[in-house]
Amino acid sequence: MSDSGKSWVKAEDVARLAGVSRSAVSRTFTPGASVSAKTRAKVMQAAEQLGYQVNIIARSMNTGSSNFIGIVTAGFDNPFRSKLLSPLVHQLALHGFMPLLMNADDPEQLAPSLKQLLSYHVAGVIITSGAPPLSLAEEYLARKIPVTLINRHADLPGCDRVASDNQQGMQMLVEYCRQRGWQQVGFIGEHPHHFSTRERYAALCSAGPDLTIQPCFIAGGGYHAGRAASPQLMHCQVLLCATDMLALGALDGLRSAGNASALPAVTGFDDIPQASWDPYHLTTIQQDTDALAQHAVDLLVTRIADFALPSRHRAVPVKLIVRDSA
Amino acid sequence: MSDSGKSWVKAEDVARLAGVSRSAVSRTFTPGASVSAKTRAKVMQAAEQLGYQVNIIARSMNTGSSNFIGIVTAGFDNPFRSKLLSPLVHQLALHGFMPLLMNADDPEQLAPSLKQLLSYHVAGVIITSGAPPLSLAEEYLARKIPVTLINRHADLPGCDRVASDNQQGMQMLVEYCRQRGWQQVGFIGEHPHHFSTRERYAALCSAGPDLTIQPCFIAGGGYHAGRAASPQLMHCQVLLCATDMLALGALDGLRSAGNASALPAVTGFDDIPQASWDPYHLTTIQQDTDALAQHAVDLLVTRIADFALPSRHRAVPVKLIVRDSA
DNA sequence: TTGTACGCGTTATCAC
DNA sequence: GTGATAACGCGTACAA
Repeated sequence: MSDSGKSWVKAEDVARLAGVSRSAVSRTFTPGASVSAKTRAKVMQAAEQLGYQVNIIARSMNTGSSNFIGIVTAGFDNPFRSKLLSPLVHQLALHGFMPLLMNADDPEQLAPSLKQLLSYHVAGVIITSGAPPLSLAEEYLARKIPVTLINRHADLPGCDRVASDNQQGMQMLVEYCRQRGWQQVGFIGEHPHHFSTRERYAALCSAGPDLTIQPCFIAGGGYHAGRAASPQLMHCQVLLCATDMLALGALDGLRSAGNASALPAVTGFDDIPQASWDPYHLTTIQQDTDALAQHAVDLLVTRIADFALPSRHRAVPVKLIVRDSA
Repeated sequence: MSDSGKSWVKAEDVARLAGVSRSAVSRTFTPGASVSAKTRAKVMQAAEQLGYQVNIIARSMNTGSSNFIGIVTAGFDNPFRSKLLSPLVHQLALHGFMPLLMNADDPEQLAPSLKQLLSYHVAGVIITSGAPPLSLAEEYLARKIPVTLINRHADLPGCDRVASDNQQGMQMLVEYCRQRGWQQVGFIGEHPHHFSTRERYAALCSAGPDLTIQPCFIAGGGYHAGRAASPQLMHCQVLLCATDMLALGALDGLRSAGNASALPAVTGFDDIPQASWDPYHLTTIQQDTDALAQHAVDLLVTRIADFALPSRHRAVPVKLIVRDSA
């Protein structure tokens, strides 16, 4: 890609300056190597002086492994996913991995992009997007590249996943509804093939068999979807929304359509920053993004060490955040 | 990092199956090479059959260049920055570059992280964060690694930058204020050393010398900062905020502190998705994130081709979005 | 512990 | 147009 650039400091340069062999330099920068303290000191000083950095590209090539991790995600406009990105990158860095970012927004371009990821010999892949076809994950698994899914379902052997405990979250909400004496509940979700929607709806149904549940599935899953959906459920006592974005839209939809005195209560799921803003004060279920990220990376790291591990699933506990919206 | 894995399909395998030499395979996958149509066909078919992908790591090592681009950013919780990430990744992909994501949230860990980026022999770096010290950019430039800044100031020779036209945006707002007959204007910004705050404030001052401007700088720059700041400017006719996040908080701060009948108008800057939500309907200046990303990548690509280029700066036009908040 | 020699997968160079 | 061969920078057996 680039041309000129040139003149990187290499191990040989350091070796010459330090008066040692090139392998001594290599060993100094290899975690589990045996170098005398004296040699190491000489090398380190020379390296410092020259500003030497190990060329990870070259290292990767001869070890046959890389420390690249593909992060494939979609919809950075979704605050929850953005929120997840930070701890994910942080955790990966802690383990010495470098994230390669793949945007899955454009389904057309997704397949070739994921293929391309193979060119980089990624050590693993984290999929955090709701939509992309799972068949692509199989492609990685077939090549023994570990795949970890976040808030996503999969039956693929050798594929790990971590998700917030939707069951627990919905149970908390149902319990809360019972305390308030609400029986007529509406549910707003994205298309049922969407993982979080499907799982949360199922959890709601199983947790509240005594409730009258009216579901409403609406395409898009964002603020505007929620806003358009809620007026249809005006008669409910409470609206349980699959995500905060839907819930915030739902609140605004209700306000614009009904008279303020008798609006349904509204709850969300995620606890994005906007949920706590004045106009909303959304009662919601908080996902622990730090824990999600930590588990995701841990699952990935352990499977990189041993690909033959059985599929694992971890459910991350959630927390009920009671605010004014319900 | 990983161990077992192994068994990648390499050029030699393809060559053997296709009955040609390794070089033929290499040429087939090298854009500007000369291969006969017949050979190319044989190679392509064999490659397809084996699922061969060029090993970019090895290619990078040989050519001495990489197609990695470091994206260093901070605060994914800022919707504007998240919004910028999508087109950025997209544009890079269009040029065959792979983004390495660096989180600059933790200033302690930033320096070592950026150093580490050198290990990957990145072809260039895009800095989109407001805060990180510019001295780090110098480190890259010293090694002839192109650096492009987005919405950030810099005097470094050889460093390109692209930014929304803050001057134009503020002029539009001032003009709008004049039409409305507002003379008492408040300004809410982050700390003055923050680029967008400083530049937008300066633009405001120079565009509206006839106005009475009362600035208020408040740490943090998010929703809560704006919310805390606005009540102090209750007496103004309009509050010009340096960012949408500040503006949304400011609106809520005003509402909670004053009587609804006589609140100042409020404007923002960015046009994040939340600005159009019902409770806000924020009048704001829209940044063209697609254009910002496109220019940033273009600047980077051209400088990668020729590092000796003079420093360039591009201002991206903005657009006034009039809603109800002003 | 240290240095030498070789291989990782690819592209560039050079004969053919 | 095609095929051998030499790099690219580094890790690591192997011998010293």
